[in-house]
Amino acid sequence: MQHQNLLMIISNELDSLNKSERKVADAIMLDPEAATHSSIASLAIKASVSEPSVNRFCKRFNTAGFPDFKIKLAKSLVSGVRFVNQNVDSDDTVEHFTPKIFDSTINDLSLVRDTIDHGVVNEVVNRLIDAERIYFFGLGTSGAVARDAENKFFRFNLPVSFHDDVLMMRMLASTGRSSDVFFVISHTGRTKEVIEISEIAVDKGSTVIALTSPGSPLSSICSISLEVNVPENTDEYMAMTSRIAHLVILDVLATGFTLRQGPDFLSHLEKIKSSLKPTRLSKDK
Amino acid sequence: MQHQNLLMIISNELDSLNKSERKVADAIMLDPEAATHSSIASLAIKASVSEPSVNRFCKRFNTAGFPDFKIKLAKSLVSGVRFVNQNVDSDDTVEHFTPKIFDSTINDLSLVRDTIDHGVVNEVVNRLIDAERIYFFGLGTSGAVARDAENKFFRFNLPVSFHDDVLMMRMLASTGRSSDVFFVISHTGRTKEVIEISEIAVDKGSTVIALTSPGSPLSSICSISLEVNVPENTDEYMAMTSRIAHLVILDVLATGFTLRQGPDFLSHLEKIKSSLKPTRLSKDK
DNA sequence: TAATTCTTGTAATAAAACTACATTATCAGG
DNA sequence: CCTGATAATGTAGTTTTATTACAAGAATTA
Repeated sequence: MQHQNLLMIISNELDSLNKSERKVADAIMLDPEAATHSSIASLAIKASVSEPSVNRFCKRFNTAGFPDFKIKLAKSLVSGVRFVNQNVDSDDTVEHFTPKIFDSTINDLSLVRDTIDHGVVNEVVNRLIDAERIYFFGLGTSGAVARDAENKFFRFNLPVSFHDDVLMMRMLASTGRSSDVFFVISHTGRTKEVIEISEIAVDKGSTVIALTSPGSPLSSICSISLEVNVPENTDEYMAMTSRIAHLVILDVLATGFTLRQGPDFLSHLEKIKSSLKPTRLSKDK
Repeated sequence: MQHQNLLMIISNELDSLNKSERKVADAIMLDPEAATHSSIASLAIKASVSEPSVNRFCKRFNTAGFPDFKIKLAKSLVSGVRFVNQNVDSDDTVEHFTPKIFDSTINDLSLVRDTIDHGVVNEVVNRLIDAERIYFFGLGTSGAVARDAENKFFRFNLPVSFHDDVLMMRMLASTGRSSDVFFVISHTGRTKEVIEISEIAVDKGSTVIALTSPGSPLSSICSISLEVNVPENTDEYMAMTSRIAHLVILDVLATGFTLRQGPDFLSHLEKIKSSLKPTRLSKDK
């Protein structure tokens, strides 16, 4: 994690600084944003120290020099403002909370992007390609994700369905064949029904792929687990962003699927696309 | 547009640049991180232009000069948004296309964040609060979005339903009352059935809110239109990201709704949350 | 094709950052 | 409470970096 915030590091080590270093630190803390725009000379004056003291201060914090320090400081300001203090407040207006919600979603997506296991993704794509049938299972919010997945994978010339009814799921799981893939989506990975149904499918010899949180019960019992690391939501106003991450991962899987089929597969996709044309008003109307 | 990402601005204005400016842009885009660490001289060499050309490039993008440019560039790199000129190639492996898909989604989300009309969002929240009933309509992919919306708004102690069956939609629209809100989701805003149904609802005096693309037929006939600006997808391998933006906007609307209800409403949400507890395995298991 | 405007580079200047070294402060042991 | 050692800080000079003014060249238009 190279993303440790420089401003935090400085404030943590405040006590272990000597006099002039401390003066520099204070001057920066007073207005970090201004510090990123000032020269070493002006900051030295502001802190009442010499220029080399500022320079030494920078090097003390593992930066190449003052310019590099400013860049890292600037970066830490962005993450500080955007991600650390990004909870929705009860007196926020639309102008305030709208970017907060977008930013928090974006933040979670980039986290998932950086932590997802490519090996597992690859393996899941392989299993999907080998599948003779794919069932997408999900309840509640994950039901909407499963539905979206059905819509996406349906285009692939493959028997695909989604289910959000636990009785249907149970029946399908118990009559599953080894060539069937059950793709189970669950944010928590702790919903009892879903776990039980997945166990049944595994017992019957079907492939069960889970899209869920790391270390969950569901994750441990299925054939392959695509673990998605989205931080728990502490803010009651904030929405659940894991479902968005799940959707993007399904996009990734669909892309992997398409690529593996080779270029002639694209014409099939084009056919499906154009089948919808008559339902739409033309562009120039 | 206060926090439009510098890197995005550059990539948007790529076409309007002259030759040497373009060379500089390309050199930066190739490795923005490296650009933040290089001197004006080394970047000039990398771009095969003179140093003043680099300087002029910086000023063109409303920065004080090269150092200021580097700071702003560094900031734009942090926000989780990466520059994505990268379409999925047919010979991409999982390692390649996974971040591409995430980045392109993130990119689109930040575009929507910066272009969404807060006034309209506010007005939509008002209408939703005044509603006695809310119907979410959507077909295909937007059906999954509508389903997610139902799940979210259901928690608000309000008669809410989602529909993806055009006959049901038609019947509901024609029996709609003025206190009913029809929330119609459509990526294209050109699906004939959806437009017809919306027209019926408008004629009956109901409020019709559309979540769709700017300037579409649907947008022009409904009561209020939440226009979402997501660039058209030219890459056949790339997924449709508008639905993700739609989901986030529904999160925004739900948040606005919750905030407007005041703090005592949170206990109601807590009640719903805890009602699901018995369906889950406990954490320590 | 000549005049105009827009681009781009050269060279000089200014600004900023860094380094070596000198000075001053701090502190431990006598 | 000295005195020598060590650490902290500053001065001044050097190097690097960025900017500016201006001129040459390319593109454009009448």
